[in-house]
Amino acid sequence: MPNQSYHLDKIFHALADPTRRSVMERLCRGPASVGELARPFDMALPSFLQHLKVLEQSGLLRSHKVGRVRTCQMEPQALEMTERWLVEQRTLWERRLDRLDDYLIDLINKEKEQ
Amino acid sequence: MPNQSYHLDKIFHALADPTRRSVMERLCRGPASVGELARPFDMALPSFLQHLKVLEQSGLLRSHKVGRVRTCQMEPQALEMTERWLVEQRTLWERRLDRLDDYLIDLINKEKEQ
DNA sequence: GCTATAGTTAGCCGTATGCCTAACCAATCC
DNA sequence: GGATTGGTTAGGCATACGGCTAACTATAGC
Repeated sequence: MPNQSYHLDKIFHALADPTRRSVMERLCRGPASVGELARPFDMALPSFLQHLKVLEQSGLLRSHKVGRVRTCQMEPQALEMTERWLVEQRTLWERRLDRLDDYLIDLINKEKEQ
Repeated sequence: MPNQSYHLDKIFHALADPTRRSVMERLCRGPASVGELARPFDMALPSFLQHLKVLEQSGLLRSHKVGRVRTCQMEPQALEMTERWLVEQRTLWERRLDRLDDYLIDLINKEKEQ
């Protein structure tokens, strides 16, 4: 059931690991092969591959294989969705603070009237 | 070692669960007690408490106890940090696309000159 | 065709996660 | 002060996660 929430689960989970975030940061600078991506990390290739799989299943990364080399690239749309959620939460919160503000101002004004 | 990256680990991990995101969504509408937060979920209280602990350790949630009731509220600053990371990634990506654009335009212009 | 290169699959292992129940404080309420 | 309410701790259990090695497949290069 790939609904919205499930998708966010995957994306946030994917980003909750420094190796995977690092890969995404690298991919911002352009596509790269698996080996190229793996090089900076002190980790066996199969372990690293699993990280790539997590990223790919979250939709943050796309890849295609040509010959024997698989090239990966970022899928920025997935980031956008996540960003939207975060911004929405913060906005709701701020709106609430505004309402609280209004409420308090109202209260103070009523105090004055008495 | 609570460095920047470690912090992001915690926050993204905290948000990678629908129950915890739901709690945050609720908290956008204002503070609430543990019991109040737990009510919508079909889950034993101790299980739910663990989710709250994860949120609190990530810095997304603050709480204080008065008498026997613990009140929780959102800490929007933690969200901001996460948002910054996401926006930065996307921005870098877009900047890259722009550079690629420039490069291609350049290439086309040189083609024309020949 | 043989060898080196780039990735992949299978399977193991310890720790973390997410759920539960049962038992336990500690304020309130009557 | 005894019962109720709101939350907490302890401990158990199944599954997921993140790492590893070893063995394998498939392309590229000579």
